[in-house]
Formats: sequence, C-alpha cells, structure tokens
Amino acid sequence: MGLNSTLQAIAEPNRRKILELLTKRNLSVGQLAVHFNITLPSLSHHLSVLKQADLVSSERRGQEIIYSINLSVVEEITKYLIKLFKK
Amino acid sequence: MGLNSTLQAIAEPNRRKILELLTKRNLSVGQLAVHFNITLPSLSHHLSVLKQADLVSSERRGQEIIYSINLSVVEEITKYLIKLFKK
DNA sequence: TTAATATTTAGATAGTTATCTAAGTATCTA
DNA sequence: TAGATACTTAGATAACTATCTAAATATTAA
Repeated sequence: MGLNSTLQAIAEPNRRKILELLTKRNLSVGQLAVHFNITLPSLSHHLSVLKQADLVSSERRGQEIIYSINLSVVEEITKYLIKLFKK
Repeated sequence: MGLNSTLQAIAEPNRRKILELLTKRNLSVGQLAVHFNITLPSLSHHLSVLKQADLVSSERRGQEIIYSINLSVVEEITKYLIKLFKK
C-alpha cells in the first residue's frame, strides 16, 4: 500500500532480517523462527506487517505457511531512493 | 549512525518531504517551514532526527541555519536495497 | 474424531515517538 | 544594550508499536 507502508516495514531490524532470509529461499514460519529470539506471535506480527506492505507473499502448504519475498516492491523503494539522490 | 537509524529516519513522511525539498536547494528552517503544517519545534525535531542519521548537515549563516542533504548516505541505503533485490 | 503440529488472533503492557506549548539561546540591528 | 528574529530545547501528552501470554483456527495423523 504505497511507499510509506513499505518504508515503515523495512525500518524494523527483525523485518529486514526476514527479508534477507527470504532472498535466499522461501521459508515457512517455523523455519524463519529459528533465526529469531522473539515468540511466534511476534514473528507472525512482523510477517503481517510485511504482507500488508506487499513485501512478502504467503501460501499454505499443508500445515505450514510458506513465505516468499516480493522483489518488485523492494525494487520500487530502491527506485524512489535512486531518484532522490540523483537529483 | 548506520542503516537502521537511516531507514527509521526516512520512514516518516514529513522527513522524506524535507529530504525531497533539500534535493532542489539548501534551505533554512524558516524556508522549509512554509511547506509544512507542523510547528517549528516539530520541524526542528525532524531535522534533528535526520541530522543524527547523517542524512542532512546544517550550517549557521547569521541568524539562519541552512540545511543541506547528505546524498552519500541516501546512496548507502539505496545500495543496501539494490543488494537485497538483486540476490 | 481425537490429538498433535503449525500458525494466527486477541488482549494487555511497556517503550517509543510525533506533536504541542513554553522557555531558552544565538545572532543581528537600531 | 534592548528588542527583534531565527531556531532549539524542555517537558508534557497522545498515538503507535513491538512484545508477551493465552486462546483460537487450520491441517494432518492416529
């Protein structure tokens, strides 16, 4: 939902770490969880923020939910910044 | 002071607007103020956040304080994002 | 259909922050 | 040096958010 929610989303370190992990491969919530020292509900909250910002997508596979990064939106922010510093 | 404070700084719309205005020309606080509907102390607060993130610099000129954008730091964020979405 | 596994939702709380008014500091001018 | 102008700092408050525990939902397996 726009540049604002995107930038707000990536302003949080745990959420950036999620994105960095998802650049390597798609991961379930449980697979993500082992990399963090926060509870599952907290992780779920961050995933929800990233999802609302359209930075990630999710898909259920059996009991698990697999998250993947939406690189086109990352690219969008990048373009905004490039525009900013090229003026 | 690092990527985190930089991203936190640009996550706020008024602060992005400040940066956008400063890409066109260096401006005093008063000159910036006419573009916003917040009080001078609030604007000053945002400038302070941007300054701590090293996104802007300031220099006194008589009674005025002139702010300028620090593009090298904007470029740093951009590089981080490019790296992120190129993986 | 009951139990186990995986994840989300609800509700509470503590910490952060954007905003304001009031007061302070710095510079210039008369 | 007194007053005006430009800006910042201090202190208070309301809104937001990251976190937690407890409970709910969805899927699979026994």
